[in-house]
Amino acid sequence: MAAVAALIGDPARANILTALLDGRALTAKELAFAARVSPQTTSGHLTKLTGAGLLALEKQGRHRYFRLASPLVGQMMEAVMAFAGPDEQPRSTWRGGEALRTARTCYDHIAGRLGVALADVLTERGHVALTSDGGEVTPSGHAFLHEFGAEPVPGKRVFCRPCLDWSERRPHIAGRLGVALACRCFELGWIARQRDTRALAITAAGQDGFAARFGLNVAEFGRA
Amino acid sequence: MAAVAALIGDPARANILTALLDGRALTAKELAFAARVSPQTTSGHLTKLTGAGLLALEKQGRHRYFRLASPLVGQMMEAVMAFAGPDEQPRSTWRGGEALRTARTCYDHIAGRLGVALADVLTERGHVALTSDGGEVTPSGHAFLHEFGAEPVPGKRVFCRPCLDWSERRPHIAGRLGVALACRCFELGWIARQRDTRALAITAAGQDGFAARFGLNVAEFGRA
DNA sequence: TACATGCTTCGGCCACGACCGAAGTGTTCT
DNA sequence: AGAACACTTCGGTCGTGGCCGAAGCATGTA
Repeated sequence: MAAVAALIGDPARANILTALLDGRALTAKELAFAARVSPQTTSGHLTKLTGAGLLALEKQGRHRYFRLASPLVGQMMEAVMAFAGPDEQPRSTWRGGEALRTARTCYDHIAGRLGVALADVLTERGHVALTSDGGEVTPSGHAFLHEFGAEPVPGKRVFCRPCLDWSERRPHIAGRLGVALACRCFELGWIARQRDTRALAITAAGQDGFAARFGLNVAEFGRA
Repeated sequence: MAAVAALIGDPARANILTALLDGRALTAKELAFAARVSPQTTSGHLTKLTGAGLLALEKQGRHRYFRLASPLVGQMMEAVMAFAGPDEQPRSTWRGGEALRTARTCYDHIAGRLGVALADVLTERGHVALTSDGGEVTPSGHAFLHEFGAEPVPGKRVFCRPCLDWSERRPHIAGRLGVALACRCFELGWIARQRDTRALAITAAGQDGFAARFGLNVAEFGRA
């Protein structure tokens, strides 16, 4: 336990893990950049992290791709962030923080102001009921999701789990429902991943779509 | 983030936090014993932990009681344990581990074999539906809980949250429902806290009670 | 074949921090 | 008042571990 926490406890390694938090696989070089240390040092860290089972490795040609070994790792990281907040990246007057707060991926679902706003709308309309402990989808919610095309994979009964947002300090929707919502939004081209950041771009189609279907004025998220 | 993880990452501090995981408040001396380091060293660790907001301090005469500052801290610890498992305590052929696996408190609810077994029974009987993401109580469950005297406090809608058990690797019941169940069991004298450990004692009344109301043969938990 | 690229291993430097003994402060008990 | 107790602060030692330069393997490309 202490050993794993100590691994996360090093700033360079914390940067590496944070960079992988959206579920993507990155090369050692990219991670060195994210960690802000030399490739040699990064290599050592990556060896330790994979050795401890935090990261999984996939070789591809002369590249080595690393990703989080399991969702458990992401949940662990988010739990720490929920208490501590993310590390400050002392870049030159870092504007990325603002973008991250607007919308970002949180392992496999949408977080940030957009994520929180979606949760709020769905709650207001009586589609889902969220509490600090869990959540459930109402019949009207099932109908809405079906029509929206974001039906979670069937099987077990509960679809969503609130995930405490470190920037907004309020829950957003994770779990199977969170995944389905995010997937559908990608599919519709409303949001798009960006290079080297977990921040999500909201497209023009997204501006219209979120307004029409969810009554959200996403332009507002940018300011504030 | 990294700073907080680094705090948990030291073995002595991890021991301290683990000792406080059941929600009790302990003195600096007791924590020094739990951490297996000298009182001087412990004092330093406690200063850091309280300074970072992980622990809360309450002075009482010449004693200083420390406890986890918020449930968020406990959740963070449990999330790390869910991935890493607890630290091995290299005591002389440590039998406490077995007791901990039988039944223990997990911040405010019941974990270990007893906790998992309770979750299983309630699921089998259709009283609750648990998934990896959340859970809910059925009408028959509400009736059963009412009759058992463990009605969760009213208000929000969802009562229970599955909490991954590091010893059993299966979920047990946390959340408001978990609290209510644990409280009722303490009230009935079925389980009792013990000194210097999170392990729970199952009383004779508990043996009968868990058998009569839940169909559990708790004697079995001891072996295996 | 020669060269570039991606990544790792080796070696040595350096700093941070965990640790305890001794001494100091404050509280309770008799 | 004096002793016992709970805890902290100070001072100094020591080990662990992060870091990078240089060199060493691979795997691609000209």
